[in-house]
Amino acid sequence: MESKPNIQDVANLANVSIATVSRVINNQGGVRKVTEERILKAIKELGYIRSAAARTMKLKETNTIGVIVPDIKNPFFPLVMAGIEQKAREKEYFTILSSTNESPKIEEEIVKNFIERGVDGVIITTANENGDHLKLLEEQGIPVVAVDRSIKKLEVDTVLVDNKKGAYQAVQQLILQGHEKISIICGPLNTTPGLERYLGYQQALADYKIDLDDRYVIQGDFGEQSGYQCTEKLFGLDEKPTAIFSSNNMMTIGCMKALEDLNWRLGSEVSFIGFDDVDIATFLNPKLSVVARPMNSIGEIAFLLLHERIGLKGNLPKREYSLAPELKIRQSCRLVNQTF
Amino acid sequence: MESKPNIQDVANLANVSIATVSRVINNQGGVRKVTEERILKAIKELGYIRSAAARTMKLKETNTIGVIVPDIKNPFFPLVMAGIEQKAREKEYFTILSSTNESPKIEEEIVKNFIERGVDGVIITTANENGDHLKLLEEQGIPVVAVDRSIKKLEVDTVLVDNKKGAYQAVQQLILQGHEKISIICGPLNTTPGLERYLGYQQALADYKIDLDDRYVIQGDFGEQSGYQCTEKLFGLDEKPTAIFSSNNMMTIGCMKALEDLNWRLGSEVSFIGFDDVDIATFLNPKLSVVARPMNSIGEIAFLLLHERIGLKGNLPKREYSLAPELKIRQSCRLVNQTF
DNA sequence: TTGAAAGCGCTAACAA
DNA sequence: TTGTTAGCGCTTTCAA
Repeated sequence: MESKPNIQDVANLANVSIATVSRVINNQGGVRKVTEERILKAIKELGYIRSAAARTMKLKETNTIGVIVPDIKNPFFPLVMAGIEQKAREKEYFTILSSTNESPKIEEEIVKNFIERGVDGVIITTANENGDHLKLLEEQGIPVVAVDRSIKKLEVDTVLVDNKKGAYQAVQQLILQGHEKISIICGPLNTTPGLERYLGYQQALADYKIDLDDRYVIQGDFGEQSGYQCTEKLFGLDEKPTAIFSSNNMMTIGCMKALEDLNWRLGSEVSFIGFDDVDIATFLNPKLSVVARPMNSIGEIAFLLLHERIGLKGNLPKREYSLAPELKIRQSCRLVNQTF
Repeated sequence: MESKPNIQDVANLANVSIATVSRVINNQGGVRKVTEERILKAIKELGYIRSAAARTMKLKETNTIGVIVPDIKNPFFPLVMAGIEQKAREKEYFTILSSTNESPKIEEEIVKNFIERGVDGVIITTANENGDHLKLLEEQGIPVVAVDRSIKKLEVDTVLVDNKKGAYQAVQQLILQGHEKISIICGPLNTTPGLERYLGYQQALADYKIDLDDRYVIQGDFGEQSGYQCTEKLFGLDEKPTAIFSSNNMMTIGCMKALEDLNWRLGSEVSFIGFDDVDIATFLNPKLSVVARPMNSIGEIAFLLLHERIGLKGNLPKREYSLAPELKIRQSCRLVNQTF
């Protein structure tokens, strides 16, 4: 085939008008059986595939949703993505994914590009919760669902896990085992998960009348490297913590690497709970206790919320969906009196 | 803003013709400074964003490439994807990603959808190496680059790792340590990586005059579950293997879980090397030896090859790029006489 | 430096 | 049951 055939080519070959071809392509009925077959044959013969661009121009809808994540290499997001895709496919929606690398600038480009492409909706874990750069979406009337991180300046549906509760439970568990010198490796406090997990930590300490010690609150950036470095810092403290709570999966991995390199013995010398389950959790010795999140459900719910909005075009109130995390106690947290 | 503004709205507001607006949007010059500013102001005021659909219709290019992977949950692919995206962004290309779940049927739908959308090229790890369903792409003159798995019925550029060599080195290592009862957990033999890794295994045994024992050749499907089950089967053998080579990352994880559940002691009772590095590798005790692949480079090269083709439209000969894997020897393979 | 107008491939309203 | 035709929003040629 030389250049791509269009609907006119099909019509010519089948000896009908383009309107009739269109009817067949879109299964609208009202076409005589024989005619339809002739058209189908022509389509096959030419290898005709309709142009989404032309179609979009008429219909103003693409049946496509855009997904924006900050770091495709963080396994959390592919898992959420899988949930989104699954539901999307059921509703005959198509999904396109882009990763911002945590850069608000790239995120803005992607948003603009998604709008150009006419996505019907966007699911986003933003690199900048402030949300100014997302105003564009609002202006265009494109529904947005925020996942994992909320968006300040935008009234959008949000799917979160109860971060505070998850962190609270983890720290509570450590406290109940007798720990008092409990450190938190924080995520960025200008992100929802970073802040809320810190708040959970704080709350747990307060509820059990343990003074918050600034030396034990240490600032990471959700990256593996920073988990490593934070752990090193904690190890360098005169009075080392007896327990560590890590605010996300990547930092947990970095933390584990550091523990090993520092020969700081997990479980016996330092108890540990991390936010988010990780592959390595059950392979470590002792096995890692974690706060687990239902990634697949998060994705599914995000799509469902978005889909409702796309259907309506009207004004649903802003909805917030909060899923319960699950504390999985394995072996990496020990009674403190077993520590020495 | 009520409904999306178009180029005409901008032209009206700025009191010029749409042609002039178009010139400004596309930085074509030849517009008086003041006029340009007026137009820019109008664009900002209206929040105008040009329609990709309309643009594509005229230009027949989208500056978009499609990426198709079989399983977005396998960390290998996000890593490759990161390499692709990085290079793509440099060349101002945009990337859309879809996952087939290893279903050729879904893959076909995605391909069709990508064509409808007018992607300028496709990078694919196909769920069906036969490739009949990809003929469409060829017919439409859309360049394709195959990654990790080649495509039989299509003349396309391919980026592979030297699977056979990687497997060979792994098995050789085991042999040199004195192992003779070496098992392979195969991937599907109708896939390039599945087959080639098996061939490497076979070759190594042959070169070292070790008879291939069918009981030790066991068939998995690249999934975690199957890694688990295969390991169970091996454990059930009267004469257990003293070493296992696993053909991919997910099966390696399943295998490790099984080893633990079976209390089959890694390193001491059974040596192990896996294809593909995994997060858990360095956390296991002993640490896992693996054949590692340069995922990021694979992605980068795939995009570069594709980009060349998109530029040319002409007939480059089919190219095959084979990257060298790296055998990372850690601790999970031991001299066989240390085994007992 | 600017504008008028054709046409990209499609859908759908209207006509036959 | 089928065909004619008007746009959708844009780029680009040609003319002014």
